[in-house]
Parts: sequence; structure tokens; C-alpha cells
Amino acid sequence: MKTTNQVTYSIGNLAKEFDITTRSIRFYEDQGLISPVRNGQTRIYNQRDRVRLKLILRGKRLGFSLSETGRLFELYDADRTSATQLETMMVLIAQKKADLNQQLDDIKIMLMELNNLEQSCQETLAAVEQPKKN
Amino acid sequence: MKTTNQVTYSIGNLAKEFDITTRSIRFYEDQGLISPVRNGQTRIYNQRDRVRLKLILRGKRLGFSLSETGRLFELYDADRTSATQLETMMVLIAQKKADLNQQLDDIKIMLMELNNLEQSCQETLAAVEQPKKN
DNA sequence: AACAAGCTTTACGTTAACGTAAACTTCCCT
DNA sequence: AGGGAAGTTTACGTTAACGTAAAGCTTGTT
Repeated sequence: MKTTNQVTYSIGNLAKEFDITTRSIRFYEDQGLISPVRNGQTRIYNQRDRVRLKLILRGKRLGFSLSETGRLFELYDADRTSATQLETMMVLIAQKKADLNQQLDDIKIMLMELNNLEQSCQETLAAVEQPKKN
Repeated sequence: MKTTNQVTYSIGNLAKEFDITTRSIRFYEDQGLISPVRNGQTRIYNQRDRVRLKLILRGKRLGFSLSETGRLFELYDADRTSATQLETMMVLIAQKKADLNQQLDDIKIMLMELNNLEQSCQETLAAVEQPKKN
């Protein structure tokens, strides 16, 4: 049997934890990315919601739009019985992977360039700061 | 002496090469990221402009805003004589590096997850497509 | 000369992802 | 009972990064 942790969160909890506003969290719900249950009017978030929030924020750091992240959620939740469904899924996955690999390359290049710049700065700084030693 | 390649481009050239609209290129200029010279009314782009365009697009793939990319350009072009200037530069560089390293981690995690998902798809696909072989 | 292709400026429109304000309920505290 | 803290809905505002006309130059081609 599943040990379904009965851990829940309020919207304020999550907002504080992830350092975002409650407005954002409600907006993500509005866009269909999260579906907290209600206790009367009040939203109650569970582990799954929390994980999704984390994924949304990771997506944002990678420049994903909310709808892109939504598509990824659909992939994970999708009906995995139809063969054609599975195939289109694999196409989408391949596409995302290609994007990410491109980003990986971009980042590596940029990090190299920043390192070069940094080193150049350090050198001229060293040359400027200690001219007395000559 | 520098062999300054006298290679130039029209706005249409660059738009085609990078698969963007001329509108975008003019917009980047408007934001101060490129400064082509003029032949009468017409914009003439040189190698430096082209490189900048490439950097802008790489920045976009990494989720950088245009003003962030602009800041990076400033860093590269900055006056590298003042010590305090150099130090604030190094702070900014360190910040960017931290961001990029975070992105690097995010990407690696996401790629792993996508690979898992892909593999799971392949397995169920294989199980569904070839049930005759039993 | 006329016309198309490619360039220009000006300017209003659009989308995503929230920010912000107003007005209301619910619960807890003293 | 009165207030404050945290939650709610509704709705208009905002910013970035262009899209999309509209109207006009310029240059080569027919």
C-alpha cells in the first residue's frame, strides 16, 4: 500500500517557502498547472501540488513558458496505453531534449566567456592594485 | 595591423541568416544593443553587429532579457582602468556565473527526468507493439 | 515611365505573467 | 465584541518583446 503522506500546505506556506507571491500561485492554478482541493473557500495544497510548484519554478529558470511546463505535466500524466499517443509523446520528448542540449551548449560557452572576462579583470586589477612592489 | 574585414550586411541579410524579423533587429537597436552605421537612411551592419546579434539570440535562448544582455555588453566594453569599476564588474560576473551554474543543474536534472520518461515510453511501446512474439 | 523589392519611420495592437487595489469572509485572540 | 491575520474573488494596470499595418523613399528592371 502507498504511504500517502497527509501533509498539506496553505497558500501562504508555499509562497513563503518558494519566495513567490500568492498571486503567482493562484495564477498558476488559473492556468491549469495546479489543482489544490478546497476546504470551504480555502485552498489546500498537498505534496503533489508542492512538487508541481517546484517544477514550475525550475521551468521558469530555464525560460519555459507556463504553457510549456503545462505540456510537460500532460506528458507525465498522459494516458500511456495508445501506441500513437506514445509515439507523439516521444517526439515531444525528443524535441525538449534537443532544446535543453542546445541550452547546455549555450551555457557552457557563456560560462567560458565569463571566466575569461573574470580572469582578465583579475589580472588588470592585480596590476593596478600593487604597483608599489616594483 | 588589424585586418578589418570590410564585410557588411543589410538588415534583410541578417534577418534571413538568423531567422528573425527585421522588426526585431530594429528593436534591438532601439534598446541600444546594436548600433549600425547608416548609408543615407539605410542601416549597414558590420561583423561586430553580427556578433552582437548572435549573442543576443544566445542570451534569449538562455532566458536573458534584452536589458540583461545589454548589461553584459557593457561589461565587455567597460572602462577597465578604475579599480572600483573592476570590482563591481567582478561581482556582476560572479552573479551571472552563479545563475548559469544553477541553470546548468536544472538542465541536467530535467534531462535525466526526460530520459527516464523516454525510456518508460519505449518500454511500454515495445510491450504493446510486439505481443505476437510471445 | 512604371513597378516591384527592399529599405525607412511612426504608431497602435498583442501576449504572458504577474502587480496592485478594493471589497469581502473566516478564524483566532484578548 | 472588536480587531488583526490570512484567506478569497474581481478586475484593472503594467512590462517586455515584439507583430502588424500604413505611408513613404530609393534603386534596379522592364
